[in-house]
Amino acid sequence: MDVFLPFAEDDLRFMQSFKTGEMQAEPGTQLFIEGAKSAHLFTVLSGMGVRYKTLENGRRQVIGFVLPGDLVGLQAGVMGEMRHSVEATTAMRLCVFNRSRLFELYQNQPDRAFDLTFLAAVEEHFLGDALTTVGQRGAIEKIAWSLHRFYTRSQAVGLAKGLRCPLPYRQQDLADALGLSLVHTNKTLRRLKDLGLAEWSNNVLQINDLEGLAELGLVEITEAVPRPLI
Amino acid sequence: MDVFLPFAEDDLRFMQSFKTGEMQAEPGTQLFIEGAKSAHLFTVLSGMGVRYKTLENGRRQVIGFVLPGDLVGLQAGVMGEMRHSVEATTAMRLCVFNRSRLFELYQNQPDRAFDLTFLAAVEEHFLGDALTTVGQRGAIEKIAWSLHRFYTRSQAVGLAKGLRCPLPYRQQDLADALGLSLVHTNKTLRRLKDLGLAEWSNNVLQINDLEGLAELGLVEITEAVPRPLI
DNA sequence: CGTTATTTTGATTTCTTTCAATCGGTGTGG
DNA sequence: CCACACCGATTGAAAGAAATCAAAATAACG
Repeated sequence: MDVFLPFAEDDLRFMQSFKTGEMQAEPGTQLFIEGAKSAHLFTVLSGMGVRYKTLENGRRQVIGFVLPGDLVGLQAGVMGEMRHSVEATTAMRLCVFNRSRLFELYQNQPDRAFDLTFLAAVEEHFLGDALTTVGQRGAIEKIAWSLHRFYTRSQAVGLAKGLRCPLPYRQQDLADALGLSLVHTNKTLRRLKDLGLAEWSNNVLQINDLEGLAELGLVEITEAVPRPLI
Repeated sequence: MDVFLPFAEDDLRFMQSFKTGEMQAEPGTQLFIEGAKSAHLFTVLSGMGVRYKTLENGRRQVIGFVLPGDLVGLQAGVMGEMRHSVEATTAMRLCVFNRSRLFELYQNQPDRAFDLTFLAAVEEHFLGDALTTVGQRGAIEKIAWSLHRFYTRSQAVGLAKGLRCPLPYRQQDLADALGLSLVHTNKTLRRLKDLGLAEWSNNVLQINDLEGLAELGLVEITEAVPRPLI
């Protein structure tokens, strides 16, 4: 299911020149590798992925899940290189932009430039939320929070159908995102299912009690963050 | 100890008009309150603070420590409101900017605007690191990592004297930053001291073995991030 | 259908938190 | 100068949460 991006008419010509092309990524493809320089940034048209960091001791922290509409690689765009990796979980279709043109954009499209900063700020906000969850919530709260959040995001980009949305990750991915062990994640997931709150199988997340999930996950009542413009 | 900001000659006039004034904040002052709108952004000239989020259940996650040279409030600047609070820990001297002028800056100073995005990206990178630490490292690694990082940052802004630097926080603040209990933080700090790695008392951090600290904290060998330009 | 990857369980160990006090400074008022 | 209140640091003991270990059950796949 594709997402259509709200380009303003005026910007279309410039953006099209900024856009280098489209790209297809198969599952498992490394879009970015931590520490590597990259000449491109991407906007996700369809498919899903993960951002993550790897530690010297082999452990992995999933920084976030990548959904359609997301911009990936801004860090590489402005800092020269990525400080985390990004991998395609499912097949993905990407809109490719040229890093070298980024500064042009700042000179010719101040409002687009502003949008980029905005996106970075939103990303920062999301990371703050994640940090808070990982740092301060217990296992069941973490899982509840993450499922609630994922469903809400899916809904925002039109991927949810009723109370169901695709969730094409492995439990290990969720565990690595929340700082839990696989086993404990599994058991907690089961507990959530037994409580009649949510159920995840066959890459599909089924919400049974959104209210209860939000309550358990101590989800903040946050008005929807405006959609990214690029 | 003040930090001098590297304004380019050319930009001086504009930046000065952008700058609204200076401000003094006493310890305990709330610079920003989560969810509140704000008309200003600040650059820290001197003093230290904390960024944090508060949960419904009363727990607190410290998102980061604010040092001289830092820009705070960018989120409010571009998103309209802050998603976390910022509090002065010591007395602080701040350079105040006007939020309403922010968009002007994007139109007249593309390179300054780029710097802002850059800063946001750096912030995102730091948060990713913190998330990784909180999610994947054990207590002693967390503490080692955080002390190492704090010392390194202090050094970068010229606050360190030899192997010592000011660390005017409470153990509770560190605990809340790392997702540990106060008690455990205390015990772990002691362990670190017994290992001859680092010692923290009277608001001063004394590093005894930077190497060992880095090793234990699994600190990545990351080249210094270029200093912010604003 | 055999092989591999992911999910699920149970038992056990390790790490953290919680609870309950004590200790040490600091500031105040007498 | 001392009694008293207060706050942060420190300890010990006990309870609790999550990780690790080991293995079985399922699902996915060529």
